[in-house]
Amino acid sequence: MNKLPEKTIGRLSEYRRTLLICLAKGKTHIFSHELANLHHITAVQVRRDIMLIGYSTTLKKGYDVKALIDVIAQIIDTDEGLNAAVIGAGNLGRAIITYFNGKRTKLRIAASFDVDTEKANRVIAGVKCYPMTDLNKIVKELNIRIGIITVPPEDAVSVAENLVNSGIKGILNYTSTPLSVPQNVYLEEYDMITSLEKVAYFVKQKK
Amino acid sequence: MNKLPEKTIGRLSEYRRTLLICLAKGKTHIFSHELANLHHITAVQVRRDIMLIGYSTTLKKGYDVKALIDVIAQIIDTDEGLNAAVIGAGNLGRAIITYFNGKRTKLRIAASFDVDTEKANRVIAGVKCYPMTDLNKIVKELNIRIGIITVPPEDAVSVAENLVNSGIKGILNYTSTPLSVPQNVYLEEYDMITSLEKVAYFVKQKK
DNA sequence: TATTTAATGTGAAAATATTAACAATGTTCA
DNA sequence: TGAACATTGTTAATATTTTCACATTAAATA
Ligand SMILES: NC(=O)c1ccc[n+]([C@@H]2O[C@H](COP(=O)([O-])OP(=O)(O)OC[C@H]3O[C@@H](n4cnc5c(N)ncnc54)[C@H](O)[C@@H]3O)[C@@H](O)[C@H]2O)c1
Ligand SMILES: NC(=O)c1ccc[n+]([C@@H]2O[C@H](COP(=O)([O-])OP(=O)(O)OC[C@H]3O[C@@H](n4cnc5c(N)ncnc54)[C@H](O)[C@@H]3O)[C@@H](O)[C@H]2O)c1
Repeated sequence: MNKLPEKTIGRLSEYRRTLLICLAKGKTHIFSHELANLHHITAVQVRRDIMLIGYSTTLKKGYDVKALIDVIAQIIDTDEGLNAAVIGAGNLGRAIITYFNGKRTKLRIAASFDVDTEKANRVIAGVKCYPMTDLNKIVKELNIRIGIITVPPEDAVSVAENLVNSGIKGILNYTSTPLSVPQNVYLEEYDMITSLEKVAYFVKQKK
Repeated sequence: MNKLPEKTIGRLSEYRRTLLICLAKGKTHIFSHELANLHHITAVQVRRDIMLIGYSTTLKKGYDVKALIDVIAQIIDTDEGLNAAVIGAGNLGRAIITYFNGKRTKLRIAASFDVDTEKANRVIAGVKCYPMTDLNKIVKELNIRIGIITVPPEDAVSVAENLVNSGIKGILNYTSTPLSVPQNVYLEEYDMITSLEKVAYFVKQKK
């Protein structure tokens, strides 16, 4: 199970989201083609992904929802769980904290940080916001491993440096500023404009 | 130029973002390896993408930033431009509107919609917010082609239906509810949790 | 000017990712 | 029960994406 394709990881996360919804609805089993339809991919793709993670069922009533969730958790989660922090408690930062809160048991947004003294030392969207000057201290105290950057674009580079120096191992960058980090830090970047432009391109093609 | 790989489209959008920053800084030419480094990919990849869109330069001083921006615009943009609307003017909706405003000339967030009567008929983040009951009328009036869904997850399905019925051709779904749309509508979905879980997985691997 | 250097463009190879095809086998129901 | 059916797991084929390797040529330099 050592070398899963990056794409598969992304899909596993998506499957789990769907499976958790099924679980909440009391659905105990799900067919590969059901999962496939919900994710707009083929059933073979789903079966292959599931094969890769080593889960299988002898049943012909589909996969056991609960069991599959557990196997995916084995892949993605760590036993102790991981703590993340949001840097920049503005509109987007708050939306992310609110959204995320309580969604996963092994992944927590444990703190936020902001330079704005109005925000620092308050609880924002249910999570304590610390002043940026406390970054190193709090990252160590709360064992924060992942930083989510939602500061203005011009501050992204310096914030990323601070995060790396504080010992963080993964960064999720939502600003439009491209970042660079050392080899031993994993970086993921997302820009809504790219998503929207993809939609625009395909809308144009369909016309 | 009819069949560009989907991946290339995403990268072209990203290149343009970087090129616009270069332009603003007064940088007139850029090497393939510079673009590559900024985007954490190889220079060959950049050259191949640029080859695919039919741009080339005889110069050995890199690509002409302005010219390349124009070629990418030819691919992604339409002459008249496209209008989008945000459905659900909450935290995320507002963050998106604020972020997007004025970033692109051919892609505009022309309206937002909300059921909350407090929000409807006000200007939120610089864009007028309409009541949901006006959806059909305004979509036609303002020629809105793309809908960005940022309502609570339980409302996503019905909102998507309304959007499709109103004649929209592309949907960008930010809720955690998987949607289904007719063939002639392009759907893009994004869930932050998946991004964060990818980071978590790779942080775990590196340990 | 002649030589060296460094950049692009691209065919071919390699690597990744997806899909087709089908054997194996529970499940359904006549 | 047993034939028909449906679903999984997986190998092989296909398709897509990325990278290699290098010919070509502008630019820099001696
Ligand atoms: N990727 C996307 O899809 C997307 C979408 C929307 C917004 N954005 C980007 O996300 C970022 C945040 O957007 P927003 O609308 O929340 O902005 P905002 O202005 O509401 O919030 C930014 C916050 O960062 C704080 N801040 C400023 N400098 C800081 C620093 N050096 N260290 C710590 N905190 C600092 C501010 O006090 C503020 O609270 C922006 O860069 C925006 O462009 C990205
Ligand atoms: N994909 C992601 O990365 C991501 C991140 C954060 C939040 N989210 C999701 O985005 C959505 C919005 O999050 P938020 O924090 O902005 O929530 P929010 O509660 O602040 O905003 C939701 C808005 O939608 C409005 N609304 C409710 N029902 C509606 C309907 N039927 N039609 C039109 N408008 C309606 C509400 O009045 C409110 O203004 C949620 O589904 C949330 O889970 C996704």
